[in-house]
Amino acid sequence: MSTSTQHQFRYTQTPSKVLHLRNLPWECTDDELVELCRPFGKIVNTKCNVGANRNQAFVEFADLNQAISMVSYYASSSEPAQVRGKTVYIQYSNRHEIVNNKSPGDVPGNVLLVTIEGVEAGDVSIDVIHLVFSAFGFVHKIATFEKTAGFQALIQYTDADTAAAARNALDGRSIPRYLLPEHVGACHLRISYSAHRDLNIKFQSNRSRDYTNPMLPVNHTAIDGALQPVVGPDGKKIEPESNVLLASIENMQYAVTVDVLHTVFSAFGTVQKIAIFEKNGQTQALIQYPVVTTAATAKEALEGHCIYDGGYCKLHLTYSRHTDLNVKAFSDKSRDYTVPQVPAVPWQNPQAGPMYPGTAPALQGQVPGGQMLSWDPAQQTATPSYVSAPGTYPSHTYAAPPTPAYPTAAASSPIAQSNPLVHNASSMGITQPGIPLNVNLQPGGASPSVPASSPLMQASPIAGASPPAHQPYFS
DNA sequence: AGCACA
Repeated sequence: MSTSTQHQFRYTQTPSKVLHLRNLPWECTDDELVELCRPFGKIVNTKCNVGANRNQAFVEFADLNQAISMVSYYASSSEPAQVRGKTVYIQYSNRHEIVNNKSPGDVPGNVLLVTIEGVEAGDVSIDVIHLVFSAFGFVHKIATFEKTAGFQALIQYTDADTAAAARNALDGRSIPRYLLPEHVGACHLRISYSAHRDLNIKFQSNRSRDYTNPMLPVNHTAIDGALQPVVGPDGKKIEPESNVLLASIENMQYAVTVDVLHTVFSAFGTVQKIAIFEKNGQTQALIQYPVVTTAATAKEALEGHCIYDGGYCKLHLTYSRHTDLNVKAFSDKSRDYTVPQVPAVPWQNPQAGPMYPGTAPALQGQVPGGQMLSWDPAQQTATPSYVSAPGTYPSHTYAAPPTPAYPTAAASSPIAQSNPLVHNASSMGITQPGIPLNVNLQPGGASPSVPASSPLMQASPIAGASPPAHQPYFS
């Protein structure tokens, strides 16, 4: 026969219902493979992206004759098999079935396994996850957990098609920044399929939800018992309040010292303790108030605002799981204002050295690094205009200004007494000439809520008064 | 352009 003589090579391999395809375009998809092969029969399995160049694949037909028909067709066809315009070479595979074709995560199902990279469990609330994945269909259930792979979530949809749509759209994408805490960087979603069909959600908790059963009991122990092991806004409303705030400081172009924080947070009540520390390369601070309500007021008022103009040192506030900080009474990273302290004795930072003039109030006077907080009461009282920005910050967002009740030196602190916040609840700005200290009114930083003509902006020490004062800290 | 270990 002419065919046997002309195409002997085609019969050097025993036919198999598994075909080996090569010279595929890079990272050819299952769909493209199926599209090419489906005309010849039912495809029961595929394996893409095989080989060093990931340009080979296997296709397994349900029936041997289907594979034969495909090989035969392209053996005599004037048009070669093509994917994306690239000629694909087809042979019988030397195996007769595709074994272990897919990792379990590649087997489609109605439940997605989502790995949220680059975040801690507390950074992405279950509500945010629900919001993101609800775009593709009704989310039945969500379970989140932490494994070695990181923070993961199981998302249950009605069917595999919905799950696939969500996977195709979101795999490799990121949760929008505006849904995440400020301190979170890039956060990529890695999505595969779970082998689960129906998640067994026992409680509505900060870690799991069953949206098909709103009556499911809320597991408070899961929240309270864990005492909120996470630092981020975990489930927004679910986050238990605390008298201790956790502040993440973003875009810290200028030093944020204990004193600076004390000034800012004292506007809402007595600050008992402060601790500054680094976590994941980010400066964070814990600020302890006597009571939850004060912390809540401060959190509400300061969240998203910047200590300095220009989007510098933006505060992101959550409730800490701590209720009573154990900090050194005096260090450059912590302060305990509840222990009796003698204002007359200047505190000297051994690291920064005694570089402040004697005119500085003892407790507030020094900032490590040499920056001075030189209080001038006359200036304070003479500069109320720029700290008042009516309308930009509703006064009703916090309660009646608390009276600072410092047990010791703080009671006479010029900050507390002259703090415009204490007297004028419409503003949170605290600006000192020469002192990089005003909480501007730009939640989110990017969208200015303060008009350019805002007196606050004009009065910003960054904007004009004394920019060099900040330079020693960095760069 | 020539066979897979997820």
